[in-house]
Amino acid sequence: MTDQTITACEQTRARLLEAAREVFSQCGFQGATVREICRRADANVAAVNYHFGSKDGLLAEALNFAQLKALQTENATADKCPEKRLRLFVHDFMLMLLDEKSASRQCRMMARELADPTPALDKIVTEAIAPLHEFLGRLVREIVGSKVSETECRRCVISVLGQCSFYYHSEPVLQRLTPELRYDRNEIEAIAGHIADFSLAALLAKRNG
Amino acid sequence: MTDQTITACEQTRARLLEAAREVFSQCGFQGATVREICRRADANVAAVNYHFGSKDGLLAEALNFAQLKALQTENATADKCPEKRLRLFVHDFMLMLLDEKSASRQCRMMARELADPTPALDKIVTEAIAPLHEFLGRLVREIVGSKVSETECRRCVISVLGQCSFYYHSEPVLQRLTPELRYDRNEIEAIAGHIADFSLAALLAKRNG
Amino acid sequence: MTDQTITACEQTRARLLEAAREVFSQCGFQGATVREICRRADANVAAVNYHFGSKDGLLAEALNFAQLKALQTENATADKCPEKRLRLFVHDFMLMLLDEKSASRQCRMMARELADPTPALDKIVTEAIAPLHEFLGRLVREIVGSKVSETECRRCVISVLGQCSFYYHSEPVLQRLTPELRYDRNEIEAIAGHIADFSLAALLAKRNG
Amino acid sequence: MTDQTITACEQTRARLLEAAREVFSQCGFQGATVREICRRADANVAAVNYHFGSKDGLLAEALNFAQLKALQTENATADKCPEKRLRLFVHDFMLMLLDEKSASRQCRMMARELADPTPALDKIVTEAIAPLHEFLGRLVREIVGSKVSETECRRCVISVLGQCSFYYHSEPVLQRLTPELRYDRNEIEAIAGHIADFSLAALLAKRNG
DNA sequence: CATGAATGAGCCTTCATTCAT
DNA sequence: CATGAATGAAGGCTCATTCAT
Repeated sequence: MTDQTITACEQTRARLLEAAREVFSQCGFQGATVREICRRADANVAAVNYHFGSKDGLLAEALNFAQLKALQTENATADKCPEKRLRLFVHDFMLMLLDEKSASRQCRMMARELADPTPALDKIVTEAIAPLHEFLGRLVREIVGSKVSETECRRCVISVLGQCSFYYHSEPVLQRLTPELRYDRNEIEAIAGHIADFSLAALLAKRNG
Repeated sequence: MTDQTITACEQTRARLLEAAREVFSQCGFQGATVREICRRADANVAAVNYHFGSKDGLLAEALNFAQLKALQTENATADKCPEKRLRLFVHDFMLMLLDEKSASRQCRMMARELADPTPALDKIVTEAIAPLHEFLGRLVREIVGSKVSETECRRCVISVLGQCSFYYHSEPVLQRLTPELRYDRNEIEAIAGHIADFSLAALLAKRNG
Repeated sequence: MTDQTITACEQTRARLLEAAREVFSQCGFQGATVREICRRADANVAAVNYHFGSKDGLLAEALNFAQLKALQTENATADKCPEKRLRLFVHDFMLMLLDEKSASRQCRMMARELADPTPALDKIVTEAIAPLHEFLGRLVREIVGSKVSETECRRCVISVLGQCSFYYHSEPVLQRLTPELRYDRNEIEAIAGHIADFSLAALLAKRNG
Repeated sequence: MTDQTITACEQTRARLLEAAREVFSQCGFQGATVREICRRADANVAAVNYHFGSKDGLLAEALNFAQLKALQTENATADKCPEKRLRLFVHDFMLMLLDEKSASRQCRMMARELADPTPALDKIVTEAIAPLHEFLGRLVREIVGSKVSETECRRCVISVLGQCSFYYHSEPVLQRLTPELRYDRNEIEAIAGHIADFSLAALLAKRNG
């Protein structure tokens, strides 16, 4: 019975977290309502405060960077040249960001929240974004060589991430500009290919320049 | 007397618009409250509805694409090669987006709203973003030549804009990553230089590839 | 110039009164807004308060029982038997209440306000309704003769007025019950005929009973 | 514990409904404020929205036609001649409308709202008024026989209801005309008797005419 | 332990009215 | 004298949160 209770309780927690990821990533933190999250999780209105203390607490717990980290680890251990690894990273990152079928809407929240800083931003930056920038910084460094300054290297990282995230956070705009746009797997991979080509051309020019 | 009245009224309107641009660009449309806007404009709570009909109406009026359009016009009529005009565009665009002293925090709202679509988004897209993409599309076409497909051309435009807007809408994140970052004129111009270099290298590679 | 000013001023007053009668009779006192009245009168928002002190004051002035009084006077001096005069009264009264083309939406306000007592109700009762009841009381008395008690006579008056006003103040309900219902002149006269028949049959029964 | 909770909740609901009936019937739908209703029900301002979704929803729930329907059912199954059943109907209907002690101020709202159509009007008409008209239509038909047209039959129903409802919705006016008027049980029954006499005389005349 | 009920602050908006000109 | 601008109280409603059970 105790086990059952705990299980039920933990199931509720899990459903709340899943629902929170859904709603936060669709509506943003401000736009999301505790009621909607609880409704989708089939839980009581008070459940969020009961389990996570507050809406903020729920966000902090809901953030889950597992897939993003896995992506980096896989990439770092891939037995490939840096150029191909950048291409792979962009591919995986874009799939994570844009693919509706991706198991991890989880990280999309991340991008969604950037425009609307919340108390959770520090956590996001420390746990996910800073390591991501560092990871990409190392990868870029491998590509451009040692002649390029650290500052410039950082800016290259931003150039890559800027291209990627634009497709995610400007989706409503891009949909209006090209109404036939659909982020199916083919389209996502084509976009990723473009970003990789575009970025690698620029990075190689830097190395050679 | 009449003149004075008109002036007073228009001053209130102007104060409301200025306050609205401030608050909208800081908090987004949802996060902004009419009360806060009126407080900053030193106006009554009802002033917004009196002058603009609604919060939506205020946003619609607050959006002012004059500077963005001027930037494009100047650029299109500049007697320069396309590469230099792209460089000029990025420079002007980044100054508009990032320079605190820029007379137009106005357009910054634009980017701010993209993450949180409102009824005003259609207006923004139609009046400002679509023309901007078309303008950049022509410029990119001039650079890459006729061998590159239209789709790829559009993606190049997005690559340029993605890099630019990332600095604006991810400002809170970037500040946390590099706390010493200040968007003074030198920094902005250095960033713009990087984006132009990065993008031109990629575009020229496309032309030659 | 003074004359002109006075004229303009009085024209505005007149337009306001006319608009007020329109709006009050359509929306009731509470539902009517000063702004809408001023809009229809093509006058300033402040005009109502300027000319009539307040919304209440406007209602008090807008009430105009001229047509209702004229109707009674005409009726009283008609050279007809009481039965025909009752029939005539019902006919004229229903036209006044229901005919859209009637020059006097004016009095319709009266009925409209009865459900929603305002400070103006005393005026309405004293100036219009009490005289109307007295007038009808005399007419009914002529028909039923002297055997019927005064109380019963008053109730007969109410029976007649109740039938008439129901068509006016329950119009939205009756429209829903019989959607094809239109208050054109033929329909109004048919209704008036029914009410007169119904009432006269009852009154004659009282006289003979 | 559960029972108590349910009871507490239902008590709040009941208090809100009771207060709503009071305030709606005194002030009309527009004039009534959620705050006043909650104040009288000793509940929070948000209670109405919590329990009924909106002010409209509260009205929809507050309307309770049980007594009105019971009245018709009783009447239809009474083992009496149509004339006596009409007399009985008028008697019961007037008691329902006018008796302060009647458990159902509930239905009085009905008449009150008719002058000020709201989204709830459709519900009122469909659920209460249309059946009432049909019921009375059948009763009138039994009295007048088959020679009278359907249209005329409907007008007779309106004549009866018009007389009845006038006493309710013109109460403020009638009070001013005859200040000594009190709707005690005797008075109500006398009025009902008058209306029944008046109407039956007219209906019998139609049958014989 | 978990919940449905209740809370009150705050949202945008509407309104009759006032005031400076 | 007449007006457009401005006012502030109040409206219905939403929300994250708390509380009694």
